[in-house]
Amino acid sequence: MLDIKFIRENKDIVIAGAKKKHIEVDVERLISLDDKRKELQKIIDDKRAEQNAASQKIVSISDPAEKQKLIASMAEVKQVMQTAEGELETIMQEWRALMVRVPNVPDFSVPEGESDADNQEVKTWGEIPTFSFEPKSAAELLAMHDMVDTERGAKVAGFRGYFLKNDGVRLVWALERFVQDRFMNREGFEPIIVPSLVRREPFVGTGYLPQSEDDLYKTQDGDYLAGTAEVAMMGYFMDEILEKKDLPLKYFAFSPCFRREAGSHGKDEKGIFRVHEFVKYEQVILCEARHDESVKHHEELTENSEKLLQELKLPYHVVVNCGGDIGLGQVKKYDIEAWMPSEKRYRETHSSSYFHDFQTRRLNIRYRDEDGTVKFVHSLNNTALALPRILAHIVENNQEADGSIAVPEVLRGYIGKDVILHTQRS
RNA sequence: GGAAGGGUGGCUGAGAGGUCUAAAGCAUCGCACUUGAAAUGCGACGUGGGGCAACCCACCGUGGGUUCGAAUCCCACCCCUUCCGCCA
Repeated sequence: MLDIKFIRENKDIVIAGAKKKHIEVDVERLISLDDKRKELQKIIDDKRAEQNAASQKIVSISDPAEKQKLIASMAEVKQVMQTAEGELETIMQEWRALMVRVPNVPDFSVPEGESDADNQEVKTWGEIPTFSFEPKSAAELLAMHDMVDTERGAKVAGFRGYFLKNDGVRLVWALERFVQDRFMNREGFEPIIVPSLVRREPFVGTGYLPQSEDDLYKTQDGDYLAGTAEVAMMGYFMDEILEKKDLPLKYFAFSPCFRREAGSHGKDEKGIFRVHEFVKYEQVILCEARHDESVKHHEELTENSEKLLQELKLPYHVVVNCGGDIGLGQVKKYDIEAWMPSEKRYRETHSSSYFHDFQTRRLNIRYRDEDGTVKFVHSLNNTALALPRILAHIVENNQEADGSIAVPEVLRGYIGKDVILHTQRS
């Protein structure tokens, strides 16, 4: 959520920002509602002041007749106030509905565009592998090695269900220990395991609700299953005032993740690339409210993930997402996408965003500055590692002509072998 | 799921229709005393909104209600704690 004052003072910037993100919201309407809001609030404040003054007086009047007279006159004040309050409530309903739909203003460096097709490549790393044979898809390779069973997955868990098996599990567990080792103690990140079953407020606070209800699983108790640890991690500090000396706060957060993938039928139907249920290690940073701090940490978060891909020797590129492909709250977003040989294109492994105070304003997470003023902190997040998705990139990029898969060097110590042989099964 | 007890400022906690503009203590900050620190004394000390300002308004879990007036009474809900039940 943006500050209404900011919206009023920077109307044109806000409108242009919404347009860049391809989000429809009537900012003019919001401002005229806000004018009305201020007007009614003034009336109510004045009447209440009158009432407060009379209240004091009533106590001190000893003559019963005079006292009754004043009390009776206050009944009229009450009437006026109730009418104004009723009007205000009506206006506020629409005001609030509009406020939560006003998007954060994207950074100047965010390119124009409608969809992920318009994202701009800002960096590439690694050499795209060449094969003397037609590379198999991850789905084929994983099935071939009995690393994943999607047929029984569907039987048991429904569409996009899966069982991970054998070397599929070994690789996932190796990757978990690999990423844990990289983040534990080394980069100033505090490890934390967060809930996936989360109440509504943190979803609204992080900007997932109210507009993405369809993307979330909901329980009969009114809770939701989070699609990322970001939701609970940000909720952790809801309604708190932090100390500046404690900033930046950096977290290496783990959680199971659940996504309905509504509207993505037909996409990535095979394999384990797009599933309803997975696990993810997520980086979250809360820092002081300065643009340059946010930018600095955003680059840091992105680099952290790049290093992992470099160690895994997966060729990747970084794209800066265009206006139409970033969410309501984000100022800027990089997607990191690793090469997928069977598709001859890069596919997303990481998503790195910063929000300024968009999330923390909704969540009411603040800190006290040196001069004693209270400010909303800035928030950022990026994937550390999402599993099992990256298995797809690993098996495809490391496949041999006979279907064997070379284990990335950094994982060999964890998994205890150098290669997953096609012939190993009888 | 059953029963009981609770939710008040950064923390502890008083407060039971009007003087609550929320006691007191702790913590924090400033000053004094001190070689320095501790201790002590004095003072400051919540958040948000409106106003050039004096000042005004709101906020005691949330939302309604009663009343001229609600932290206080009524209703609903949310959350927490303890015990029982269930359970990895």
